[in-house]
Amino acid sequence: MTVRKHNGEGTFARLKKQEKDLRKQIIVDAAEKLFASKPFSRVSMRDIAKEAGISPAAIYRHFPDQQALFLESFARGTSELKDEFDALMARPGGVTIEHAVERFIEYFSLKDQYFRMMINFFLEGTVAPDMFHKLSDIERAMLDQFDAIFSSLGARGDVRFYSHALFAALTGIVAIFRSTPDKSDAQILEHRKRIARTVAGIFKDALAAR
Amino acid sequence: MTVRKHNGEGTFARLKKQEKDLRKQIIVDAAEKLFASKPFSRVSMRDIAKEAGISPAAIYRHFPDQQALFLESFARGTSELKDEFDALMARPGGVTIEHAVERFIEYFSLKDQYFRMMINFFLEGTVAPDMFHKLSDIERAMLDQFDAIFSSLGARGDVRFYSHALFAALTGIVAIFRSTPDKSDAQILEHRKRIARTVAGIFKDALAAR
DNA sequence: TGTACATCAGTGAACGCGCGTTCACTGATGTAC
DNA sequence: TGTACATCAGTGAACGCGCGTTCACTGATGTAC
Repeated sequence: MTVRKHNGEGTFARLKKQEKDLRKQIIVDAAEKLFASKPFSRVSMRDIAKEAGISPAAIYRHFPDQQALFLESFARGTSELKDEFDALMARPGGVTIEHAVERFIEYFSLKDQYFRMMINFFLEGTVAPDMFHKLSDIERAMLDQFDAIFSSLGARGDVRFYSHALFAALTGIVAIFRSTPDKSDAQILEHRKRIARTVAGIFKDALAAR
Repeated sequence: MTVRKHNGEGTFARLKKQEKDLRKQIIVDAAEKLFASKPFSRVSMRDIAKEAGISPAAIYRHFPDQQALFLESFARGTSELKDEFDALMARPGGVTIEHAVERFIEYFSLKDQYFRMMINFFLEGTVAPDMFHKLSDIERAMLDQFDAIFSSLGARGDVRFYSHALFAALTGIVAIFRSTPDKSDAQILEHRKRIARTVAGIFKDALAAR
C-alpha cells in the first residue's frame, strides 16, 4: 500500500472527478437540446446518445437509468431557476411587480423546456420526492417574494392569495401563448410580456383602490 | 333488387347506425375513464379494450387507428366545452365575471382530462388541423364573452388584453393547484375557486379605479 | 320454408418495431513491484 | 525499465418487453330466391 493509492482527495483524483462530471454534463446537454425541440416522452436514449456522439450503452456508465438522467436535467432546471430568482431578489432598491413578472416571462420563454418540465411535474405528479421538495422550496420562495411585493404595495388581508393568483396568471400566460407557424418566438415573447404587464397593472390598481 | 335493399334512410338502417355509434361511444367512454386516471401517453389500446370488455382488435372495427380514437375523445371534450360555454352565455340578465370564473373552474375541475388535453394541445401542438380550428373557435368565443364582460365593467382601451390575462390566470389556476396525497379534490376545488374569486375581484377593482 | 350467400362485430395469435437496458468485449491509461 | 494486473469509458450486438396494428377465422344475423 502506498500513500498515493489512498489519496482520494488529491489533485489528481479531483481532476478525474471533474472529467467524469464533464462527461455527464455533455450527456445532459444533449438531452436538453432534444427536450427543447420535442416532448420528453419522445426523447429516447438512442436519440440522446446520437446527439452526444456516443453509443447508447455508454450513457449507462454515467447514469443508472433514464429516469436518473431526466432527473439530472430537471435538477439543473430547478437550480437555475433558483439562481435566477436569487438574482431577482438581490436587486438593489427592492423588487417591483413589473420587474418580477418581466423576469418570470423572460426566463421561461428562454428556457421553455424547464417550463414544460414544471407543468409536467404539476400535471402528472410523477417526480422523485427530493425533486418535489426542491421545486416546492423554490415555489415557496417565489410566493414569499410576491408576498413582500404585495405587502409593500399596501395589500391587506391574506396576501398569499394574491401571490397564488399572480403565480397562476404568469404560468397561464407561458402555457397558453406559444409560437405557432404564423407567430415567431419574438412575437410571442412580446405578447406574453404585454399580457404580463397588463396583469401587473391590474394588481397595482386594484390594491391602490382597496 | 328490392326497395328494402336500398332503403339506407329507413328506420331499420337508422337503428343499426345508432347501435354502431353506441358501440363507438362505449369505447370512447372506456378511453376517457382511463384518461381521467393517468396521462394519455400511458393509455394503450390493450388498456382501453380491457376497460371496454372487448379484444384490442375489435377497436379497429370502429376506429382506423389510435389517433382517431383519441381525437374522438378530444372532439367530445371540445363539444362539451362549447355547450358549457353556450349555457353560460344564455344566462338571463347577463354574465358576471364572478359567474364566468366560477363556471370555468368548476367545469375543468370536474373534467380534468379535458383540461389536460387542452394543455397538451397548447404545449405539444400535435393535434389534427380540424381539431385545432374547433378549439380555436371555442377559445375565441370565450375571449369574446370576456370582452363583453369587461366592456360592461367600463373597461377602456383594448379589452382583448384583459380577456387574455383572465383566460391565462384561470388556466394557470387549474394547472398549478392540483390534488396531492395530502389535499383532496374538494379542498383543491375550494382553493381554486378562492383564487379565481381573488382574480375576479382584482379585475373589477382595477377597472373601477381606472 | 329451405338453402346459399353476404355482412360484420368480435376473437386469439401473431407481426414488426422501437424502446430501455445488458452483455461480452476492446483499448487506453494507470499502478505494483 | 519491464511485466503483470486493475480500472474504466466506450462499443456493437443482442435481449426482452410492450406497443400499435394486422390476419385468418368464427359465429350471429340478415338477405335473395
